Amino acid sequence: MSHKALPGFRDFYPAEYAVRAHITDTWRRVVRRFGFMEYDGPPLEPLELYTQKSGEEIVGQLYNFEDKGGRAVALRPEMTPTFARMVAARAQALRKPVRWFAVPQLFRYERQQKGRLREHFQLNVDIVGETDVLADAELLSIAIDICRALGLTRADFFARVSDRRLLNALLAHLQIDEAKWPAVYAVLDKLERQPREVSLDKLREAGLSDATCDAVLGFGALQTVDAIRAVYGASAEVSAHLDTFAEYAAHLDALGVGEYLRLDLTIVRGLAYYTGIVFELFDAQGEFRAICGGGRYDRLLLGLGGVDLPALGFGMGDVVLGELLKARGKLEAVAAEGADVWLVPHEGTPVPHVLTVASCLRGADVSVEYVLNAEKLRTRKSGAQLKDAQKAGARYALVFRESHTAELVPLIESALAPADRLLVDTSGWRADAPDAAALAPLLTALGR
RNA sequence: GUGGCCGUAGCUCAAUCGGUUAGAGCACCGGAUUGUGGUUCCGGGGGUUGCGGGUUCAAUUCCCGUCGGUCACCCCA
Repeated sequence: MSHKALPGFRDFYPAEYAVRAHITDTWRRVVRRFGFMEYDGPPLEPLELYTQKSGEEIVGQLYNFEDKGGRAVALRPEMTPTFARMVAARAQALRKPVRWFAVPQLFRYERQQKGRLREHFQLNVDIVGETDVLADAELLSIAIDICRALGLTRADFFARVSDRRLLNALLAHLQIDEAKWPAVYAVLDKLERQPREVSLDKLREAGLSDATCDAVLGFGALQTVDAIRAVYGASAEVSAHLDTFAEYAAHLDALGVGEYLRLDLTIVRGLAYYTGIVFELFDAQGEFRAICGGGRYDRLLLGLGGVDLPALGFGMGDVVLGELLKARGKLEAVAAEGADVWLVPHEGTPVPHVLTVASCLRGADVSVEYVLNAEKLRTRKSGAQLKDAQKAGARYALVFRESHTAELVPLIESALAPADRLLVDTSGWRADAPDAAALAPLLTALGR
């Protein structure tokens, strides 16, 4: 084979597409429960949209090129700049808070590895125009609800949550110079993944005293509001942010997802733009990358769109999530669906009549299939045609007994069998004049 | 971009120390059988061993390059 998909890109055969649809359908279903509305933007954007805030370095990670009109363009690597532009353009007119979501396909030019391809689908959920911590709680509960709707439980995943303002207050309380914060963030972000000595060296390199280094390295062990208060409660600022966090936790409890919450000061989420509560969802066994991540970014819209509105949001990709669902056996029932009904003619059934019946059923929104070869349709034994139907995954077969009388036969377990043998007289059916009354018993049996 | 490991039917794998027409299961196609289907049986198609070069009488096997995969680093929307 000379033509394969490009590195990091996927061909979705029906079996894989069924998994993708299962995930994206669940995203949409759950997010709508929270009253969010779907939007979308162009997959191709001006390169400048991404370089103006992130700098030229980001170009190395983008799929970018010059179009025939000489414009520098890029396939979107993230949705936020597009979202910011759209919100900013109508900021005055939009009813606040804005509660929107999107399911864009995103692209990045990077060497692929586990959980990271060059293309993926990512749910983006954002709220604009609300500073209250209830909005933060609502946002996290959406992400958790999605995982639960996909069959995952507390034994499978949990949320690690931190707060940038709390962290900043802690660093200020430790009298760490603000210029050193980024370096400290970087160390915290990797606290779990790199040896303590390496973290210590990096903190010393940044110019922190030994006592301060110890304090920072101890952040990972502070996993409750009370634990932090016991050590740093003397700082009024720290104390105030802890109160906010406690309120956040109480909201999550009331929303029924409190058990998933774990305070974790090592969650940093990149080094830029987040300004408040930040979170990431992880699988409980620690095998995979973060399932999703997000938080509050109150100043981002000002920078990207020129509009000063508080905002928060998260992104959840299909790749890691899919890997986790597969590993936990949550995709076994997910498969491409066959037709609702497969028509199996009797020896005396005229082929045109089979087609007419198919047309009438399709007119009633029932998917119908049959052997797509007139000669075989007429001559192939009905037993063999039933086998064809079974192999194709059809839910029911409509097997003709005589030329114009057929019986509905369930083929798969989930297809409910009619109470009795359902015999249908199709002699009066006309493709150009559907008879609703004649179809009714059949549709009822099919669950329509 | 840097480094490690790996490339044999659609998939999972086999092929002695380098040795003759590269095999099997699943899947697919055809047929038989099963009183109208999930069973069973018979048969069939499908591989330039990723690609290119080298060593050798002989390369799936050894060497180099390249492409692809994978893992880690980097980065993380």
